[in-house]
Amino acid sequence: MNAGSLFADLILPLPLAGLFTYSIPWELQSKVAIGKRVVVSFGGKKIYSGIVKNIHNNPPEDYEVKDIIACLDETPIINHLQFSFWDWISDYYQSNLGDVYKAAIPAGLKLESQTKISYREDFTAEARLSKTEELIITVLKSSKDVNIQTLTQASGLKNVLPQIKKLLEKGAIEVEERILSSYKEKQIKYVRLHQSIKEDEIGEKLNSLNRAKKQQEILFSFLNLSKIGIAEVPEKVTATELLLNSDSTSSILKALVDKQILEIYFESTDRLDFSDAEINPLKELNQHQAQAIKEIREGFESKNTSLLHGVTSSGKTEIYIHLIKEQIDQGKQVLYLLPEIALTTQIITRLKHVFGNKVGVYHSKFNDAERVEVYNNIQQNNPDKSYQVILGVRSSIFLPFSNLGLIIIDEEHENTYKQFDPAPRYHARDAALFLAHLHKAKTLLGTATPAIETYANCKQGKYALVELMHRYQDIKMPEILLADLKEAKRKKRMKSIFTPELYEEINTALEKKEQVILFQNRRGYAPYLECKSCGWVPHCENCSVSLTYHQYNNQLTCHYCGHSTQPPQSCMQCESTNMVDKGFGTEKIEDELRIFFPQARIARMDLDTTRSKTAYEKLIYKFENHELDILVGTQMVSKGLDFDHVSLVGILNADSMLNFPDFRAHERSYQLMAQVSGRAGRKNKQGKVIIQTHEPKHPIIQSVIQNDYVGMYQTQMSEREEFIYPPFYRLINITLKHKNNGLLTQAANMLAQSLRKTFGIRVFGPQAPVINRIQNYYIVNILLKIEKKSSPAKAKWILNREANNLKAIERFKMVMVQFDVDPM
DNA sequence: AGCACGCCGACT
DNA sequence: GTCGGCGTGCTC
Repeated sequence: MNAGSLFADLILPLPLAGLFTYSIPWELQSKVAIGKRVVVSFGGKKIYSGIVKNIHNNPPEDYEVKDIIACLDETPIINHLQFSFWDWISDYYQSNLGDVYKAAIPAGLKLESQTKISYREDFTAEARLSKTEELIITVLKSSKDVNIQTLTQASGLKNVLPQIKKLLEKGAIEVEERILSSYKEKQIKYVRLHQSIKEDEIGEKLNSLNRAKKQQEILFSFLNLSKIGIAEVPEKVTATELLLNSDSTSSILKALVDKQILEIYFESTDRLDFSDAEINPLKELNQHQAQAIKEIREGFESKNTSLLHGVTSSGKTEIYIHLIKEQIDQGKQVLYLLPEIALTTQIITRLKHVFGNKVGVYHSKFNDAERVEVYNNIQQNNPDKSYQVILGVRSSIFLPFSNLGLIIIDEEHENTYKQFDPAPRYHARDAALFLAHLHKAKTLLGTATPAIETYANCKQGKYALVELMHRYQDIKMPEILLADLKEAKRKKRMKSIFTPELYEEINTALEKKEQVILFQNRRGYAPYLECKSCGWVPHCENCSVSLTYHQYNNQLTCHYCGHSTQPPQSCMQCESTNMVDKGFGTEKIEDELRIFFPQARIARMDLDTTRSKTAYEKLIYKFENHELDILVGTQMVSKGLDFDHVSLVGILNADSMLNFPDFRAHERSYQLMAQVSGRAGRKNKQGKVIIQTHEPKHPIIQSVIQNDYVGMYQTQMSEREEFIYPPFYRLINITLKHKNNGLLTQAANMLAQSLRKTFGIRVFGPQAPVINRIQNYYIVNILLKIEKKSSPAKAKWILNREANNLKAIERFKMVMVQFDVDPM
């Protein structure tokens, strides 16, 4: 290292462009290094942990540098591959490095200070304090560890900051910035014999407890559990298992501790389970799977990416497992991406059977401490303890891999891989392809219904294509039948929301003790309420959407901002009390089912019923164990779950998906219907699918019936080409937001005009989206379609220039402009 | 994102 | 006159 002043450029966890330079004080020069976290103060008083991106000796000229306060890490927590990856994400998706940092690192590793306020005992008032000041003092005197938020709450004041400032000047209070490390190692409470007791004294001690039966029992259990005197090395006994085993309480245990017979000690532990799962050999592949794996390997010889296009239930997971095994044997890491947590449950069990504790899981329902532990585990890259396979969702692409050999992206077509809010708006599938490139690893995409873009890449020879068209154990593809809603309604044969066809089939299935899955792409009870006299519909007061009626809590809820209100007793416009619900969601289906099939055991699976960590697993478990007859759900039921006893799948309304105003609506409908149909079918019997629709002749529905992916692909491709959409063109969506709609329109028109100078007819809009106001901000979109072969970097450069020009105009300064590259 | 500063209307 | 609203600008 050079003599003289050293400076470090930091990434701070803030939505700000650029890096921030700090000086490295002499005593930290040996510790601070690229990839480590350092503590700095930023702005007035706030303290953050930044990541050192680079170190240099060019003193900044335009401002005064601050010192780095401390260095947090012994070894870097970000490796050079991650830095390259972050740079790529930031550049490609046009987001700040700070935003990438925020998305990439678990919160427990991002320290942020909190202001602690306390009353000064030695304070004597020179002048009278105002009422609000007195109020604050009272709150401070009555509690300790007060921060701004708790003070605001306790005092009921809107803005406490000016008051704090005044009290600070008067010397009545003091404030302190304290950094909170949210992550703590988990401590486990163990029990052992008190140090003073020798093994041969135990019998004596037991006798001494003759008059304290409960205590004696605990000691007995302890001796049993610890195997003292029997085993060479006694077993560790946790307090929890001891109490459970002896059926007693902690107060009885405490009595023994007080008598100095037992003692309590703590050991920190990983929250993660390293217990040895039973390791089973690989299952042998059937001939179709074996052929597929052979083709995948051949594909990888010449290409870095392969698509495994395998019909539902074709046994793709088993193929993945074989490929993972090969990588682990070579000492490489594997990342196995899934679109959502929901799917991990079934697959984690299968992976653990083969790879035991080499498998790690990472998803958003983990608490923060668990996420920190997974992160650290991979970062340490310890051959005995570190995970070799990570099963994770979107955000696991940011884990500190050092040696990836293979990335598997299961259900590759799923749009949950695209992050929308907050920035960075990355697509995990596309980002993973770059990640693989950085690691010189291979990528395997797997799905029964490839994204049009992905299939097009195969057809162009960029990816290898492997087809697996046989279902596992030769289960037949389900028989798909249509039920014409129009006709049933005209003939008045509908039973509520069920066509006679669907109704009959549900009945038959129930009689045969078979299971049914019903799918509706809409949660809640009814999409909206409507006044029968005047047509008034309740809307969200912050957003421009109608409110969805939820019956379970009798609330009208906005699915955009979460705002909830009581449904109005009468129409707010004409005061009629004749409010009716329109359309139907999963909740209403569940209700109707209970009326028509009172004997059936019914459950609903959607966002509302699976909020807790285990709710989803419990539902799946119940359904698998045949404790349920009918499962009603949203897209959740379409995703990769394999059940053995489902003979019937019903799609209640195919039209709502097909008519969605988006260029991907048809592709998406095909994928949903094909995926949910795939849930039907069992070992010895062909499954049945009933699609209720007003348009039985719709080409997408016809493709679903004929299981004709390629036909659907070709139609879509010609439409995409004609209407200039991906994969022929690259999309960038520009969103402008402002509270004043008029100003917003002016700004958007101006930006669109200036973009047209360069991009001409490739600029579409500005157009207000269907929902043109969210949380009091009006929204407009401008869509840019760029030719695939032109340089995206140059387009983005021009885009930024024009956006900056717009912001340079005084009255448009406050207009928010954000980009979404490859929007979904 | 926070947070400070400064300007303005509307209350004791 | 002060309190609290919000628009604006800055942070190495």
